[in-house]
Parts: sequence; structure tokens; C-alpha cells
Amino acid sequence: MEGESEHNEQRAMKIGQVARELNISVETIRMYETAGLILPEKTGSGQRLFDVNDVFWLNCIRRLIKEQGMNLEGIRRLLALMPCWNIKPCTAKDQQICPAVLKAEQPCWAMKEQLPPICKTANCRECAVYQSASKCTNLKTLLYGIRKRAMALTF
DNA sequence: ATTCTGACA
DNA sequence: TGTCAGCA
Repeated sequence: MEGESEHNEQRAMKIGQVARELNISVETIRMYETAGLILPEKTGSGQRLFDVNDVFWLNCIRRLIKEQGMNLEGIRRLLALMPCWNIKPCTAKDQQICPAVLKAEQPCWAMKEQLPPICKTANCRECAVYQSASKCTNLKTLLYGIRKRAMALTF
């Protein structure tokens, strides 16, 4: 059996283990990361570590692709539409220059360095924006903030 | 044995 | 997406 004897550690899985459990190749998982869909933890040596939420999210990505007719680009752009400014308490001034607010090219966590200080120094894996996205409830609630904002502008 | 990055007959 | 190289 595997070494599942860890206690406080949030039993992080290596890419090979994740690949086996989800029946996908490690190359594919790395590709999802390159596309900005997932943000696995990295050890000092560069080893990717996935927790249960990462695995769950990867599962959602697979379904979006295999059952919902989406592709990597589509998912990436969808995540890029997340109303991070409604989740993260950034100032109006930040929003005027934040690429995550002005553009919808990629998820905010995929361009961390270009973000204002509040987000630039944050741990994206622990940020509500990334976590809510990886919850993969349904795509509409994911964009609820957008609707709220649209309503405010319309009425 | 496993993972990592980068490249591509 | 696969896979082979050359490391760590």
C-alpha cells in the first residue's frame, strides 16, 4: 500500500499518483498547468504537489472537456472572466490598472506578477478567487459577480 | 523509479 | 497530445 501514514500533512499527491487516479497522463496534467487552469503547489525542487481540491478540480476540467464540449482555451477564458475585483478588496485605483480586471485573457492567478500589490504578494492557492473556481459548482454561480455588476450598470 | 523542462521525425 | 532527451 502507499504511504498514507501522514497526519497533519494535507496528503499531497505527486503528479504520477494523480495521473493514475484520474486516468490521464502526467503530460496532460502539466499541460493544464501551462494553460493556467490549475496551480499546483511546488516544492523547492520544482515538484508539483496536488491536494484533494486540485484533484477534484482536475476531474471537473476533464468533464468540461469530455462532456461539455469545451477545450483548454475555452475553460481558460471562462476562468479569466471571474469577478476577482468583487472577491478581493482591491481599490478602485487598482482596478483601473489591473489586467485581471481590464482583460479576460487568462485567470488572474496565471498572471500574478502583473497584478497590483494586494494580489501580487498573495498566495493564489489560498485566494478565494482560485478556490471558488476550483470548486466547479456550476459555471453560472462562478460568474455571479459579473451579473451583479451588470445589474448595477443596467438599473 | 519518478519528475522536470523543452523540443518535435 | 505523445514522446524522447538529459538532468536532478
